[in-house]
Amino acid sequence: MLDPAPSAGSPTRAATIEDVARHAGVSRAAVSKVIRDAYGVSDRMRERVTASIETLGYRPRVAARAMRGSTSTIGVQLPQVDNDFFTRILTGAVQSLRESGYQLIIAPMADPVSGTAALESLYDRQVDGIIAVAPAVPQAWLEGLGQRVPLVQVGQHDHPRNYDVVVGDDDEGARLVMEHLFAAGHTRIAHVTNDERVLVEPRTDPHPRRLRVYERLMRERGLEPEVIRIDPAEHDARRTVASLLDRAVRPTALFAGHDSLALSALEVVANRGLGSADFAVVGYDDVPIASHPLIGLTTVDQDGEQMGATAAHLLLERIRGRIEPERRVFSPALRVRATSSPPSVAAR
Amino acid sequence: MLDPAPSAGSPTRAATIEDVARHAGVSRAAVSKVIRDAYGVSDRMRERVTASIETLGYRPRVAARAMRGSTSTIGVQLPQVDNDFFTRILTGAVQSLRESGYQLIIAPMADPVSGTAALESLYDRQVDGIIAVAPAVPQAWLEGLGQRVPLVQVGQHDHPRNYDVVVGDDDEGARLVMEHLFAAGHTRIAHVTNDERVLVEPRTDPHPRRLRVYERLMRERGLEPEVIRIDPAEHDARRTVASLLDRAVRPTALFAGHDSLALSALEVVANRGLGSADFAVVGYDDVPIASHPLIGLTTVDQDGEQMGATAAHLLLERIRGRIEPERRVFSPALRVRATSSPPSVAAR
DNA sequence: CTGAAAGCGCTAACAC
DNA sequence: GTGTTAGCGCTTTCAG
Repeated sequence: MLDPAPSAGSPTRAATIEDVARHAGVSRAAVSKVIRDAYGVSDRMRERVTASIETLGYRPRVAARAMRGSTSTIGVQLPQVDNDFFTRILTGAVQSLRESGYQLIIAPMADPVSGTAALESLYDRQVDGIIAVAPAVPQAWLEGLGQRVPLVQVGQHDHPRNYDVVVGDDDEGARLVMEHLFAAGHTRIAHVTNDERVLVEPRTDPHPRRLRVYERLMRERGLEPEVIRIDPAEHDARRTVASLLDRAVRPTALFAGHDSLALSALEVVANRGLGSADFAVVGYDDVPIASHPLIGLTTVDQDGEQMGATAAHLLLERIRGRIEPERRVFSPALRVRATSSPPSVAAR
Repeated sequence: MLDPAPSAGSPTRAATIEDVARHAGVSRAAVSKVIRDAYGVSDRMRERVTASIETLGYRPRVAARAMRGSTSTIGVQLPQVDNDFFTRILTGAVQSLRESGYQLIIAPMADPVSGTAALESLYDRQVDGIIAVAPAVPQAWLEGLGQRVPLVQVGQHDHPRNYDVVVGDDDEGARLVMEHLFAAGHTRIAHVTNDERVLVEPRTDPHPRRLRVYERLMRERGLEPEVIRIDPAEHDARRTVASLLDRAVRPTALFAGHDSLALSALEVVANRGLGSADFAVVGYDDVPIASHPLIGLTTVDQDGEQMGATAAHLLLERIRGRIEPERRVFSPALRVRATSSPPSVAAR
């Protein structure tokens, strides 16, 4: 496959199936059958053709194949490549597709805020199916896409008709966090979350859900919610968290909408020489570094790998013809670590 | 673009350029010109065609275009999606290509050890150019690929004829690390690195280079090198590092071949209740988490984003016709942080 | 079991 | 300015 040097020197245009056929002295159809392992080729012919393919360094063009049938490729749309939770999902999908015969290609969202471009690009490439991770597009638009190509959406609380959904139970996750903090004796608990203005579909996004559970549970205990919103574009949650610590009466705990925010918060806390007894921090997602003993971030494990693997699995079913939408809701698990101590007596 | 619902109900096969032409009452060529913004279309015609495209939800197939000319896409091959240094490179490339008119697709290596598959898959898709990040393939094979498609390789110390190279100065980086440790008074310094058996091209790989500098500088000072190799497949550097700490006479410092190994080492150290005065750790790459105050990993910054951006830039040049190979060597910078204290008197 | 030929959707000459 | 047409490389009937 793709031999070191073609006939060295000339800028030889790449070999086509025609070239192989001529070289092997057979018809194009015969070659096609050999490479697709189709029915009806004699052993002798297979050998000859294989040899010619080898010497000519022939590789079938995906584009030409796409014009007749399928591309044997699955596309994954990823909001950010440098987010370790999305990476967990991707890893699960990659592993699950390894033996499937499908090639995986990833289209990164160039613009993390609005994002039809990456999905359109996959569609235009005629991938056989698409896994959309936390897509920032209106649900109606996704329905349209799902009508045209097998589609699985990961991360949003949709109830779609034309695609499948893999999502974590964010209500449950948020509840686990809050009850853990309440049980530890915290009452002044703040919540940092994404700025709602940047959300395309606030109703299905996981972060507003976590927020709402937070607010409800606080109020149920007669406590005043304290919500801080971060504009993801500005990229620096630290200043905002810092301002929280400057308050006259500051919170004793922070429930961060995702681990990246939690890590930023820990940064501020550490830089001030404070510890978890002064200011507890709980995240969401359980990114790999959270379990590092130097970090020890208490957080909610969504099992991203399993979500990715499930998405891949559902997509294959859909490609094979399933039409009815499926929903898989993952139960989260709280990972209690060092950053969520009870408040110190002084802080309380 | 890609409207919510096509003519709802029927499983309408997607519109083609032919359909648009018919709907607008013009020729296929006219439509083609409009969508490519080509010369020679009247305003009135452009309007009509645009309207038809809109109502039919027409999108040009990349595959069909590929059969005539280019695909306007650039492919990136990534060894692992969950490696934060590769992610830095990718981020740089994504940003740099944002306005270029090229779509980016990423092919993850399914098999992290040997890896022609991802590159072949990109080639088969007729991408207009390829960025190969730390490819695990023989150099001769890459030369072959470079003869067929514009190619930039990131991370290996090649001296190629048919592609460009973007690489860090690993000799310099390793020297910075060692002199820093020597200056701090360390003499028993160990080195963890990847198992050489898994390397396809040990001569061009950065890790053996770092290793060799380590060995040379140790010997120059009359010190005995102590090298530990990790099989990346086994994925667990911790046990190996732990065994190092169990020695009767244990090292006071560890130079880790990359940050992931360094973080594993810090895990072991922390779990034993040891600190940097007992066992200093220095990494390589400066992954984002290294600068977190709770980690404070001393490491070598390779400026992955800049490397990725440069790779993208060189690739565009090559796509535009440059033939002579270019090499860009990046000077690394040591980021001194908390994990590299001098040895305590007791440990010394 | 093998070969000839039609056609997938698009672009680029070229003719009008 | 606009339309006609010849392929690009492949798969897939359909005859032989």
